[in-house]
Formats: sequence, C-alpha cells, structure tokens
Amino acid sequence: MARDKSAVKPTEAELTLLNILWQMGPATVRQIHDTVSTTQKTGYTTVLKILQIMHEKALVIRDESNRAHVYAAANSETHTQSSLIKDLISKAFGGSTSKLVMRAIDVSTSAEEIDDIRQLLNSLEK
Amino acid sequence: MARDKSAVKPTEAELTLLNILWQMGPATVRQIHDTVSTTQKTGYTTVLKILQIMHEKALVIRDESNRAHVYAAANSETHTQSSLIKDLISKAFGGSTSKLVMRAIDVSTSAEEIDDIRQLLNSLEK
DNA sequence: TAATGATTACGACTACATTCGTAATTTCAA
DNA sequence: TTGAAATTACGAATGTAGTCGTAATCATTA
Repeated sequence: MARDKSAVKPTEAELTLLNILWQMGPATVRQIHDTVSTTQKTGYTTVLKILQIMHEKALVIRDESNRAHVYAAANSETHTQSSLIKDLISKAFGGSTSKLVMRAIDVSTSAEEIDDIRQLLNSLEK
Repeated sequence: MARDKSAVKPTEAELTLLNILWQMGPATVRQIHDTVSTTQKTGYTTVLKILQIMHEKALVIRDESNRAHVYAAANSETHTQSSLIKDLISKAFGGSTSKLVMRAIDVSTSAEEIDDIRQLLNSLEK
C-alpha cells in the first residue's frame, strides 16, 4: 500500500534541506550543499543522497532536463508545518491544540514574541 | 560527553509509554503493557525493553526494591511538552514561537478549541 | 523442596537514517 | 577527440528504533 503523501514526515536532515529549499526556491545539489555547508560540515554526496531519498518519498520534485538536476520542495512550508504540528498535538498534547498553544506561550521568552502572539489573537477577535 | 538531560528527546514509542506513566503514575511493566495493549498489539518484552532503554537514557526512574520493578516518568509532562515544542520551533519555524502559534490556530478545527485559545489570550491581557 | 508461573536480562533481527567513498556518466574546453 | 571536471548512481558502513524469542532469575505454593 502506497503511503499517503501527507503521512510522510520528513526526518531531521530532510527538514534541514527543505528549509533551504523554501528559502532559496528550486536549486541544484551544488547550491544546496553550498548553503548547508555554511552551518554544517556535510559531504556533497550526503546531501545528494538525502535529496534522492526525498525524491523517492515524494518530499521533493526534481527537474532532470539539465545535467545538474534541480530540486524543489514538493509541499509548501505552511503545509509541512501544519502536518508537523498536528503530529505533535496528537502525540504529546492529547489532541488538544489549545494545550499546545498554552505551552508555546509559556515557552516564549522575548517580549516581542508575546506581543506578536497578542496581536495574532486580537486579529482573531473580529 | 554525557548528554544533557533536557537534550534527550523521547522517540515515538517512548512517548507512548510516557503518556501512560503520566496518566497512571508509577507502574509496573505488567500494568503498562496491559494499558498499551488496549490500543496497540505490542509484546510484553517489547514494552520491557523500551522501558529499560528509557531508564538508560534517564527518561524514567525505576524502583527495584520489589520483584517487579516500578517505573515512573523522570520528567513532568509539562517539561517534556516544552522541550518538544522548543525543538519543533527551532527546526520548523525558524525559532519563532508566534509563527508556530499562528499555524496551530489555523489548524484548530473545532469551535471549542478556538474558544479555549481565545480565553487563553484574554488571560494574557491583564 | 521442587515445580510452576511471573519477571528481568540478553541478544538477535529488521528497518530506517545518516554518512560517505568509489564508480559511472556527462559536459566542455583544449 | 580526448581528457579533466562536475555530476549522478550505487552500495557499504554505522548507529538508532522497534520488535520479540529465549534464557536466566526469582517467588510462591503444592
């Protein structure tokens, strides 16, 4: 049975690459590796391999028309964030979104964060 | 270098058992297995093994004074929730709590959830 | 005391994640 | 056209998660 697309949860390394793709837009392995190298020491073929696996899992799409394949995230950042958050809510918050929000709020340290959240809530009040 | 206690992120199976321990309080392997069996078909020794690994990782504490060891969660549910949420914020939300809260809100389907969250925000307004 | 039943300990096996070396392939320039 | 550089493909090695069978240990009772 083929796995439902939304059921594929990216691993940690995969999420790192997705973040780069969301940031840069479609990119070659070379470009992705250059970017990831600024913060981590990861080999070129490691990045390549992970992208190939992500392609099998349909986490990325790939344009093979040129010598250097161009990879792009298959799902939007928003979509992925939602699926990760739903996963966490169901596994660690008994399915209660408000419990997660409560916890998120008391984890916020900076005043700006709290202010942002307050504004968010105000905009809900319309 | 010994791993910082708060750096230990429970795996999925481990989180399942932690949820049971938070619910039931300290319990034997037999009790935990009985509970987990109501929703999953997991062997007794599987549960035992995972608890032993969790003990090595210091995710649980263990009372060995009796024949049947009694296990208990080493950290509170709140503490663990906070650490999981911080992890998710840093890996999928660019470190922004308000982005996560925003996403959590538009993932809430039920009216009660939204109401709960609104009340939560109101109580912040004092 | 000895057998039975329950529990823990141990180790093996599968699957997946991560890493990277090496081979094969392709492109471009000399 | 051939060789160097870049890229993809392949596969191996390591580590962790999850699963469970079997052996060893312990306690109770017949």
